[in-house]
Amino acid sequence: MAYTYEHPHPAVSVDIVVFTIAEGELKVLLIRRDAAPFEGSWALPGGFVEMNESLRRAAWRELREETGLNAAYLEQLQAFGHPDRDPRERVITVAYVALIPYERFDVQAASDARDARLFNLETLPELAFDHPRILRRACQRLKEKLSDPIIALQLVGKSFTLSELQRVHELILGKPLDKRNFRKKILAEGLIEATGDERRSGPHRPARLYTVKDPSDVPYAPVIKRA
Amino acid sequence: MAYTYEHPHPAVSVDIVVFTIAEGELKVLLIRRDAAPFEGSWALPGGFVEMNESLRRAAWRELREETGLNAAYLEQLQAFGHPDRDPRERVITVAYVALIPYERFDVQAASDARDARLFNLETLPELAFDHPRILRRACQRLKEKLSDPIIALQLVGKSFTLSELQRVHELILGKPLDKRNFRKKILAEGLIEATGDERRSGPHRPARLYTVKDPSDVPYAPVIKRA
DNA sequence: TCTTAGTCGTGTATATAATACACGATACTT
DNA sequence: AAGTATCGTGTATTATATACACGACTAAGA
Repeated sequence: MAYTYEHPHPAVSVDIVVFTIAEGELKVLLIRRDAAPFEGSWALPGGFVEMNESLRRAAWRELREETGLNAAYLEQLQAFGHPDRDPRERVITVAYVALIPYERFDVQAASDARDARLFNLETLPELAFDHPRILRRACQRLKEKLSDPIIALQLVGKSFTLSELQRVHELILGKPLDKRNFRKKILAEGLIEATGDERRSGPHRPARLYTVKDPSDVPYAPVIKRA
Repeated sequence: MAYTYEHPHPAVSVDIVVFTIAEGELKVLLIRRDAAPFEGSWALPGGFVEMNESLRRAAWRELREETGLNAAYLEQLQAFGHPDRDPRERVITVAYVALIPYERFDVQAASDARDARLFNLETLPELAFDHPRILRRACQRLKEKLSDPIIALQLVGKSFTLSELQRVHELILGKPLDKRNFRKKILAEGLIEATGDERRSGPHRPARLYTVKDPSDVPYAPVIKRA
């Protein structure tokens, strides 16, 4: 089937920068391309927008199809449209940032679809297209938005220690934070509370567990309306 | 001439939200549509992206073509792509925000191309497409970015009084600011300096004029590379 | 059972930034 | 000379951000 237009139309795709915290590091999800161009190299998950779906929904669908992941937090980053960013034809892509806590990171489903892997930001492979640029912007945006407390909460599990949460902030900012000041600020926000349980993880005093007070503040389920 | 693709492609357009300060008010530039759909109603200036130009350049070109204006400050807002936002066909639009000081606002050129007018944000006409939504987001973004001092500086002339600059902030924020605190903060930023001249405008003490210290901080000329 | 190692949890003092607030100075008009 | 309208200025208070150290608690091993 062929589609004909009076004027030339670019193709429109979405690409998703998926961040998660694994092995105590901030990681990004990449998939290995199984077709030209850039066959065999790594790329952000993504694909073409279908004609009857919104951009956001396309991002959500592509992420699910390519990796099996269900993104609760999915925010538009920006559109990238340099004329030669794809060697095949003119492709304008709308980039999204997704945040997924590692405990909801179903690697089974991810590896099922394609060769998908989490990469440390310091040891990235060669990336296809202008994906290095998109990824840099995504990291920048993540930093800028960190003042919104729900960002970091999206990257920890349902219950977490304050040290874990602090580590998330430190990884995103790329610098260490003071423990007492961090706790003072986070607790002053009033979004989280101690569960009463503790986590023990070594030859030292156990850490108190915290959780989000009002789950509607930090949705863990995707908020996507049916098309 | 017809263009054929194997898969359906959406059209891609750019729309520009042009802000300026005129008559002591924050205004947005709209043009009257001279063709269907929404013929006769008002809309954001914009048009389709050509195949060999970047999104940013398309925004710059369309603004120039439709209004004769040369945007120095032109920032991508976000992409809007709901499937039914255009009744003709699927059109994904990338919205930009432009800031143009009124002294560079060449109304001659603007009215030349089409019926173009500045509107107060409180007295808007009916807008075409999803332009009300785009405009709301643009206002929101403008507020968020106001902490960057160059935003307000883009909306005053080459030389300006501190009261003028304060008024720009007040219009964007929609609330009055304290004069002394405002001056303290602005001058602490170190971006502007008194020219030595004064502006006299009524039966009262004249105001000192200020100007940007380093013009490269606040470019008044468009920074667009040739394609 | 005692020592050791390692993270957990906590408070105070200081510096910086944001806010609240009032009045004399100056130019023009009448 | 009096009236009026904006211009320009400083201090006190509050809130926020930063700097900084040590006892509490658990597990492991001697």
